[in-house]
Amino acid sequence: MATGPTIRDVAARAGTSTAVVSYVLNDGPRPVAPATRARVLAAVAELGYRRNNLARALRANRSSTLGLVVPDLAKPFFAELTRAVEDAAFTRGFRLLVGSAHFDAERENEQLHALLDARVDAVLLVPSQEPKSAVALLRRAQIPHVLVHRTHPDTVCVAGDDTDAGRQAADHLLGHGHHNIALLGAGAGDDPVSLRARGASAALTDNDRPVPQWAVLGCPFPNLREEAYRATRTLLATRPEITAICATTDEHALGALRAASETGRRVGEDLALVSIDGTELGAYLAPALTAVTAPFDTLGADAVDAVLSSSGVAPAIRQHQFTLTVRRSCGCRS
Amino acid sequence: MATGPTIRDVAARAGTSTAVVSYVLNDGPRPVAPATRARVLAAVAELGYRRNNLARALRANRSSTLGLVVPDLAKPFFAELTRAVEDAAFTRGFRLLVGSAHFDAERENEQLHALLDARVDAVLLVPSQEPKSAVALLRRAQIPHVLVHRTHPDTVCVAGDDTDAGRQAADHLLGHGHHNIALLGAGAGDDPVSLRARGASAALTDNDRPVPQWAVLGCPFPNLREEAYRATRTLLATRPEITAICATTDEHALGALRAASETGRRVGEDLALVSIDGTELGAYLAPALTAVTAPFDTLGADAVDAVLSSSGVAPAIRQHQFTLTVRRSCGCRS
DNA sequence: ATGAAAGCGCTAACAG
DNA sequence: CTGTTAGCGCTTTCAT
Repeated sequence: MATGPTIRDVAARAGTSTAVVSYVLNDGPRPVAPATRARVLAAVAELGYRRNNLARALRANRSSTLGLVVPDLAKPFFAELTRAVEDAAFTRGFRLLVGSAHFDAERENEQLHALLDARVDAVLLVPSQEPKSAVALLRRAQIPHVLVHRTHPDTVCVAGDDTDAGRQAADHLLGHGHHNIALLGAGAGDDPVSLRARGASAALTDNDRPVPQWAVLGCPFPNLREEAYRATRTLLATRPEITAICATTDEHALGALRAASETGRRVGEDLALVSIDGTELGAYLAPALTAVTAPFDTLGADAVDAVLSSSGVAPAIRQHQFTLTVRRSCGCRS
Repeated sequence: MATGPTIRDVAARAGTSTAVVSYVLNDGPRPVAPATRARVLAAVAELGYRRNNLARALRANRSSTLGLVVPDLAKPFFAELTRAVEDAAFTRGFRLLVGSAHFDAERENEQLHALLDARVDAVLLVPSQEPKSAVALLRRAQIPHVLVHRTHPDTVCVAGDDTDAGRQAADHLLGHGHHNIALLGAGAGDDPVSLRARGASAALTDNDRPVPQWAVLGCPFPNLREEAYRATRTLLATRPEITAICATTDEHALGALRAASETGRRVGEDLALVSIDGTELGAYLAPALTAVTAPFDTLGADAVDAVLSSSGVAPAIRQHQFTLTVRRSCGCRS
């Protein structure tokens, strides 16, 4: 790969010094006479000069590159989040280095180290597991970072209001008059699925419709679809009184949809389904999925903004609201 | 961000020179005495030294970073391809910079320039449009590159055998005894959709089942799902003799599935559907999608391998085979 | 087998 | 307002 013209070549052609060229290129930190600036710009154009960002990064100790690690780049939720982050980064003049952790703590750790070694300016992490050790690593490295989607008390986090999302989902089902609602997803932790499940549970209980224990279905990561499918098959076979399902993620909903279809239940007709996530996928399922939708773009943008201004910011959860997207699976006839 | 210990610190602590430390760290290019090596390694461990890859990259003129630009990071097909590429890159010790082009030529161009400016070692491009100008740009920049998924005669390309994929899809439908098969997706270009459509068309014609012109539905990018949905609605309403649909991508299939569902046709029962792509999504649709599946991992791995060994390699299409994944939408009762 | 030193391309302090 | 110059941290020649 030919290295191309350097700032030196530009300076020579413009009959000035490298310092001035640098000032022009960066609009500072020193002023440059209009005439000189014009000559520099002309030289840049004529030579087709492009700055070597590696050198710039080394010198300035900032690379204009952000790092993002997600559990799985191909899962719709993370894919949409990644797109949002990339978009926000690009808009702000940053590049994005991505890594997939395969839902594996060890791999996540390696990805994080790869990013640190690459000297990214900041890292955004969508944790695959309980993020304690990852947060410790990031703190030790003294690198600006944010947790996205999943939180931890020791650092800055950008997340949806998962508890409220759970409530919204349950409330919608309640509004349809359902009495026997099952919950797909469960947990006692502070991960999104647990939070959503507890939020939904609370809404149900508040309305005198507490979910019996057998109707709360835990589905371990990362095989959400498959687990949800199995759980729903069993549920539908053993508990015919269930008329509605609240899925804590679109992945769960996908599994439930398949189970319902295979057992002859018509979702949107004799079985209501509301999901949480709201990935693009939902709009084209049959029936189209009613979902409590995460603000992907807002999450991505806020995560980038947070991490770029996070010099010494105190740990906090920057929380964003979900919005209900009504489609067909809940039984609404729009 | 504290910069941490440098190679100089390590050298000092090990009582040797920076050159030797470098030799140890890189296993070459010069040999180092076992005792010295041990001292260096000890110093590295004690100081928690981590090499500054920015400096290394500047000096060595290679960044161990690959760049990937795709039309849309969040679309399942590209998301799975991205995961495969990231995986292959990671395995080979490379980092991955990604960019989403939003199916826009201008944005694709900017993303490409961003990668060049970042001094990536090579770029992998999944073109959003006819790649002529992108290829020209890459050639001019003299940077190793591959086109993935879509081809161009002037450069190295890694792609599936789309024509054959079209044939496979059509053949499977033919095997089910269908006479009136519609084709979702069309085109005269050498993009995957056109190739698949023509492959399917050819298979049908070869078997004396040529598709009437009205049964070939063009669906312009990037709104494949929506376009396919509309086209299928119309088709189903006006041509009841159609008993099978061959979708050229899973996106098309998603739209068709929804249209079928809304008009009361039961896919897998009174309407057969075969798709091409085979994203993970298909397994959990209702009914599960029979699809001619792209070898995502192979494509990703081969693309990375190709671009890493592409010093002076002649333009060529490295073609990979699709495999049929039989599920329910075609009417098979497994 | 090892050390000293040059320099990758850039930015910014220092000196006019 | 502009030129000269010292490095950023690393790899690698050139000496020993």
